[in-house]
Order: sequence, then C-alpha cells, then structure tokens
Amino acid sequence: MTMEIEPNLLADVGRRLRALRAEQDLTLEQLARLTGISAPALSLIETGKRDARLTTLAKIAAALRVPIRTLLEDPADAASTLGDVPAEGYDLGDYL
Amino acid sequence: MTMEIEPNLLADVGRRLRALRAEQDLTLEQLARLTGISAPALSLIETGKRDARLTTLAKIAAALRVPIRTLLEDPADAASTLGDVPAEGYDLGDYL
DNA sequence: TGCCATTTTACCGATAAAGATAAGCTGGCT
DNA sequence: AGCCAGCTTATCTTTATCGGTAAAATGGCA
Repeated sequence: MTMEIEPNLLADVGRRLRALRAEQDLTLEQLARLTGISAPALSLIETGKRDARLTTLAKIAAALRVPIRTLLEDPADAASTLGDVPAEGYDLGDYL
Repeated sequence: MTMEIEPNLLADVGRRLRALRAEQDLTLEQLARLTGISAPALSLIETGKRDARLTTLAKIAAALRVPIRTLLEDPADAASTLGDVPAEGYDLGDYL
C-alpha cells in the first residue's frame, strides 16, 4: 500500500476549527481580523479544502486561545484531557 | 510588539523531529524514502527554516509512528495548557 | 591526512498557499 | 417578497513549499 495522505485529516481539522470558532461565537470576519488570515482562506481551511501551513494553524490556535494540539486531536479530550498522551502503542495506520 | 506568533515554533518542531528521527536511527535519506519528502526538504524543516504544510507534517509523523501532536508540543507543555491561559496579547474584546 | 556518510545550502521548475477582491450562495429576519 | 449577515467560490498576484539535483559544509574514522 502506497501512501495517499488521508483525505480526512484536513476535513477533521477543519471541523474542529469550525466547532471551536462556533463555541466562541466568532464569525469568519472576526477571526480573520484576529489572525490576519483572510476570511476566504479560513473558509477553505475549515471546509478541508486547503492544506494550511504550520504557522497558519498556529495563528488560528492562538486567536482561539487553544493549544495547536487541540486542532489535531480528536474527541472530547480537546479541553478535558489532563496529560494523557500515552506516548506509546499508537497505531496511526490510517493517518497516512 | 506586533502579533508575531511564537518565533521559535518552527525551530521547536524541527528540534523534536530531529530527536525522534535520532531515536529511531534514521538518516534523512531513509526518512525521505519513508515519507516521500526529499531529504533537503526534511533538513529545512528540522532546522526550522521551512513552514511545512499540515499534510507534510502528517506524513513525517506517520513515518515515525507518532501522533502529529508530539511534533507540536512538549508533553510538559501539553499538560500545563489544559484550561488555557490567556498568556498575552490577543484581546479579541476590541473586535467584538 | 584523506575518505566517506550525512547534512546543509543553493538553484530550478511545478504546484499550492495566502491576501485581496468580487461575485454567488444560504439562511434568518421583518 | 426583499434585505442582510454570514459563508462559499472564483479569479488574480505574490510568495512559499516541495521534489530534484548538485554542490558545499560537517563529522567520523582509519
């Protein structure tokens, strides 16, 4: 099996991003001003259509006041996980 | 102080990346073959000179068999940032 | 000292991100 | 129905990533 970067990663990040923005009742325009990233660019990222750079994600995370990790993680732990990160035994086979 | 986001974000990610690669005794060439990312590109990322895209980081993390978030934050840092500290700047109050 | 693996740096071309702007949707109002 | 805030999509330009290749450091070892 070769590698096709899973098409879910960008969509997943976008979904979390949109959820976080909704939690804080921010519009794309407001987030655009906070981050310096244009609203269309934010829209593309949130809809999983753009492969953003690391510093771009960092700007967004900073504006939303969450650690960058929050955008990449999955379920509920985004805000409630203490220090789980088992550090081992990960089978992220489907993350690539 | 403008809104510069963590100027050493890229350097930090690169440092962790290099440490992880060293742990597995991989050369840049070997990691390049595993990821499909050229060795020069990997070198730039590891030395903090390149702002990699999310899927690029995902490929590297997958090849090293670690979750992407390990590249982004130290475990200690991750444990401390759970409720989010405002920390600095970024007052969105003005825009709301 | 030289040799060799590894890494860094520099150039090139193709692809894509990101800002700006504008145009098209979508849904919720009165 | 119209209006409008919010989001999406499109186009354009500038800039950067990324792979490839090749050339310079860098480091180790005999």
